[in-house]
Amino acid sequence: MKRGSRLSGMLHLLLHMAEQDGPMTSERLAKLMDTNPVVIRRIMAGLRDQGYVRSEKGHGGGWTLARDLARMTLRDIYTALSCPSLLAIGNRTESPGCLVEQAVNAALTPAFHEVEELLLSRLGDVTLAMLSADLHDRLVARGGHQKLEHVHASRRTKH
Amino acid sequence: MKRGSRLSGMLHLLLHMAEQDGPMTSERLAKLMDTNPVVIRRIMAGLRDQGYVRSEKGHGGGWTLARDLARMTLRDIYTALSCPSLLAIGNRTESPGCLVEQAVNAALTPAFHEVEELLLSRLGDVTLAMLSADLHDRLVARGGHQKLEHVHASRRTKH
DNA sequence: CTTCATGTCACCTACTATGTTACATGATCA
DNA sequence: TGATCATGTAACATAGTAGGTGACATGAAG
Repeated sequence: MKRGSRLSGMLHLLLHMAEQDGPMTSERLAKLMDTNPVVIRRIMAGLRDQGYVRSEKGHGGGWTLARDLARMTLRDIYTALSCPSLLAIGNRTESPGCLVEQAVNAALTPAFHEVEELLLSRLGDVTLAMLSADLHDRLVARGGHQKLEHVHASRRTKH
Repeated sequence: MKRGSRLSGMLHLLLHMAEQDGPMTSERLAKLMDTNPVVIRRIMAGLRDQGYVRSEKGHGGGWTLARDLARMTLRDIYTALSCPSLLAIGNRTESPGCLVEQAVNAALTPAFHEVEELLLSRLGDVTLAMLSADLHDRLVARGGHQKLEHVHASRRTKH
């Protein structure tokens, strides 16, 4: 999984967890993301520290949601993932001695901030409960009552 | 130079070029950015193709601005650099079969688009002429009539 | 015709995110 | 109590990629 799609991927996992009764193991989650269980644990650790999910060891263990979907926004999740920056571009130097570069930064920095704020704000407007509702609409629209289990073709077959 | 600071770095170079009479060689530009001349040529090539700068070979050759600063916006430069995306985050999959992922994408995609549009719009509002004016204000404010030549300490000394 | 500059290819290097292995810890169940 | 299953985590391996470097061709100016 590429770095930039952590938020997207994590939301994906959380919604799958919401559709399910018991805990989900790192292994099952890893298959959904086509990656390794250890990677899942690494990423989920951040969410657990923030109280969004819970993990349990031993038989019947795994990951469960620890908070109501209506009380989790996309922004919460993004923040818990602690990704460095929302923007792919930035200033070359933060405190340049060169006046030219100072002028460049002065033009760019406010725009960057404004844009980051907007995106965070948009993410803050959406709860996981809304996503879940949308998901159920889609399930109905598709007409089927299929379980979600088999929609993920496992692309990587490790011999 | 990190990938994300291409725009910032290029603006820096263009303003330095604007402050100067004749052409600037790739070597001089490279020193400003603390990098290699070949890297400069690679990056400048895009701008040349769009008609923003001109390059000349031979004695007295180098790079010159090919368009009035008032007719170059930061957006123009960004576009000419053809960086992949403005945002550091994105959807995990663009056309997912999984309904869960479709719901996630449906929530994220419009926000991403809106934010990208905002940033591009902000960049489009600023011309290099404005940056240059700001630079000259800063030069005056600093009181000195120093040339810009020596503000860049060359950090890398290749013995 | 020598020098200086770009144009470009090919390759090397460094960095970093991710994947993987290994082993410890703890919970559950027989 | 011991086997099993799960997470926790450290340590290492791998891969992908941006950037740096060297070499050489092209062309302009003196």
